[in-house]
Amino acid sequence: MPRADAARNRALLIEAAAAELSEHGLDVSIARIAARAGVAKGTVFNHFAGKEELVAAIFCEQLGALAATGEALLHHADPWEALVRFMTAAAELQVRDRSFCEAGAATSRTDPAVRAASDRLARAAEALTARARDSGAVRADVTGHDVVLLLSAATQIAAPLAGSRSDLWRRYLHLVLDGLRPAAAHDLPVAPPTHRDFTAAAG
Amino acid sequence: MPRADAARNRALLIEAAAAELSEHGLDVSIARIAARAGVAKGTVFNHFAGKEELVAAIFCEQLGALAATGEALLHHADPWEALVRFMTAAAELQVRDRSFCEAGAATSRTDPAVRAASDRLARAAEALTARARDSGAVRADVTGHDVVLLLSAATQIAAPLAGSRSDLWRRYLHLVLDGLRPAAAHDLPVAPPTHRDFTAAAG
DNA sequence: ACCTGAACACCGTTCAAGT
DNA sequence: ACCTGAACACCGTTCAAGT
Repeated sequence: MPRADAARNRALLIEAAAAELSEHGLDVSIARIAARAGVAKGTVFNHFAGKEELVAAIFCEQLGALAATGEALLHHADPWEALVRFMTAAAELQVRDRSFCEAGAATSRTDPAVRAASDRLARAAEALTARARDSGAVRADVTGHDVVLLLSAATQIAAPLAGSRSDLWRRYLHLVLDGLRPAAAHDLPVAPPTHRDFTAAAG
Repeated sequence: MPRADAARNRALLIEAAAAELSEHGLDVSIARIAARAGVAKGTVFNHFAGKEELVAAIFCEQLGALAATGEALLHHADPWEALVRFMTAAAELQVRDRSFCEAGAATSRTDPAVRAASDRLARAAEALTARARDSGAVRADVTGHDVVLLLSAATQIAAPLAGSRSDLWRRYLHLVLDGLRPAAAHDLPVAPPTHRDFTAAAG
């Protein structure tokens, strides 16, 4: 069992890291996080193997929260509206937290905790997508894995103008959503990603 | 007028930087670029104010090449096909060059050379979009500025799986293109970006 | 006028010394 | 068992000394 001060320092570090990462993104320094937590720089490496593992810990929490939002939306009456709210929640999380997008690209998929959280999110996305597809609101050739990848589309498209037009992601979320509707569906040139593709992506 | 060895070193640096950036992305070290060019580290700072300006120089060349592609496609018979080829060319450039996406986000928009190249690209995109819109192939509420922002959408959506599925961006390019068609068009919640938004985005 | 390489301030990470 | 801060190898950048 952990020593009392160690458990406290770990909690302080996670809290400080979450705050600094959301404000300044992935390139915030370890020194800054340690200072905010009130511990020495070296203490960070007593609790986490390196910066990447610390970032992964925060990233997991956010993935879990987003998955929970998706699971709750499965009980929403309108399958299309449920999917829209799920993707909106993901975009709002990314606007709120600068590091979330960056972590999704940078964090290692070999980390078991990240994989577990990703899988849970994928299951929620697949269930929401299946419901919307079966109801005819979403085109037949789109999968839950597609939706997972599309979660960061709107904010990334709008990112270059995020400084001057902070709400622009809403425009591109709706443009992407229109692409998911059956009305304009044309054949897609390559197969959807599989679970295997996600686990095999070394990065 | 520049000294002979200075002009030669500048050319060598740009060539080395372009190669290293396309292979390793923005986080390649100045030391590595200088070594590849066969000059001392300090020489880089005789020709460029810093790493950002060196990256901007490479970025400008690529923006110019893409703009030229767009201008040539204005003479294509089919307006929709011209737009598709323009967006495909942009995606292929991003797959070929790891640094291009990153530079678009990181490079300062205050640099006059970057601004000039961006404006040229924006004009080409606007002309291609107007033609496709007037022909009825593209929905009425989409602008050339939208298309500029959408140029990196497909590759960024597919980025997490680029290692295992290098052609996946084609799927999302077509999904985004389906969103641009009039058939599935629903009202977009916020106004398109303006030229002012692009110049005001401080980064 | 330009090139060079030592020097500086930073970063993430390691580790011997403490408690 | 954990915390600490000095030390290390890196990075981008500066600049005095050369030619």
